[in-house]
Amino acid sequence: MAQEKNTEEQIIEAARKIFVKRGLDGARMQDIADEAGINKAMLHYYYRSKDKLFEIVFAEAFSKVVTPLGHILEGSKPIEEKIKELIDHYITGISQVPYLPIFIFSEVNQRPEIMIKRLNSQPSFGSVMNFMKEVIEAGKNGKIKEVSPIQLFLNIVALCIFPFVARPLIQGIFQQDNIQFDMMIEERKKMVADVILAWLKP
Amino acid sequence: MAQEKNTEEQIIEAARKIFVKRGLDGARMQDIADEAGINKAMLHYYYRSKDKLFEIVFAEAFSKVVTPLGHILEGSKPIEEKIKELIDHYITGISQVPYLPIFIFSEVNQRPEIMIKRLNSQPSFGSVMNFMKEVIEAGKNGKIKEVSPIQLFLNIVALCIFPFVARPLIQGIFQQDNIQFDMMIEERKKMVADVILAWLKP
DNA sequence: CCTTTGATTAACCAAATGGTTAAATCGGAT
DNA sequence: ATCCGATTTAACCATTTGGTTAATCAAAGG
Repeated sequence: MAQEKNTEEQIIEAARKIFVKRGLDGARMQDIADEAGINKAMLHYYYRSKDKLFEIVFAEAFSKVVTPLGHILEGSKPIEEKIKELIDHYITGISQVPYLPIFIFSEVNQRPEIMIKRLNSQPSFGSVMNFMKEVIEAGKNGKIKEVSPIQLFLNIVALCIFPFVARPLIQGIFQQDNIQFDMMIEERKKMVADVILAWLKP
Repeated sequence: MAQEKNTEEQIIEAARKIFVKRGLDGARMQDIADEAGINKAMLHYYYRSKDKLFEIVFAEAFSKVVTPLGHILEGSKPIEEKIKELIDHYITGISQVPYLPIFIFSEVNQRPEIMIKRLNSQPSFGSVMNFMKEVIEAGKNGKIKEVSPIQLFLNIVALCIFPFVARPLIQGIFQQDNIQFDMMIEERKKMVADVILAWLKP
């Protein structure tokens, strides 16, 4: 199945695939071993326990989904530009790993504790706070409507991520195949910015 | 724990609590029995198997979250009114069962098949299709901007539901306690309508 | 060629888990 | 009081599952 790479990485790849698909509780160590094409004992030889292995996979996934939000462009571009770029980049980024958001939300929901330390060790949120100050200031200056920066942030993330979280339902309700779904996502890169900016018009 | 009601309902309540919290894979029949204050064999006596029990709990949850979307107000009110009411009613409704959305999405994601027959036997989506025609017509008449009705629908649902799906993360990032979170949700009833209607302004 | 050392495997183990069963208990009808 | 069906329980069972162990393999170094 997997080719002749070093075993550690083979295992992580297999674990990622199985954990993301089935969740911590649903994943079987045997399935991970099969996916990696190795003996089950190797998993413990390299990573001690199921929990340790999951921890690594989850940390990586969390980082991929949450960290980009902490990287809101600094610089001095006008706030509308920043929002446009954030939305475009974020949707593009999530499109590369479309199954991670629901995986994250689901696991965090069942075990909120696994996220707490990770948030503390996530220094990149300084720039989010910075972005929020900008929002407030731009509101006072009349450049945009005065809105709660948290609600603005939430709205952006909701519009970007939700389609991936609800993907099977959406495709079921609207009878979309994967190509149609991807086209719809592509359309959203511009549309979500339209929605947000129309709302922010002073 | 649970009082002297009839056993069937006691079991369903307990099963609901455990399944929604831990998911199908994470839930233990023994935990459900303990929660209901009865012997584990009773679960099988009344509901045969874990899967059968889960099926009932899931169907009910699915109905609570998805069906209201099919009940988009008919009548002849202007489309803006309908949108406002849908948003207000839907956020209010989900607030009563805030843990159901992530439960639904998570389980549907792991087992898409459990949703398919349920969608077919969900006739109430006729009114959604009707609503979509209205959107198109209102667009052509210049009453609102011309937008994809699917994207409109998605945006509304995303803005209403996402906060509940991402709740632990949101509270972690923004250091919100439950009261602040609830206040934020309350604020959104009006705000989400503002966002959507600003976007739809012709 | 032999030894050493890390990598790999088959076999095994104990605990957990969904499910079953046979006996006991309860409650109403006769 | 007794019978009878429905309900409830304790004990049990087979399978699954995460994890361990002792033996084997293979490559490097001497």
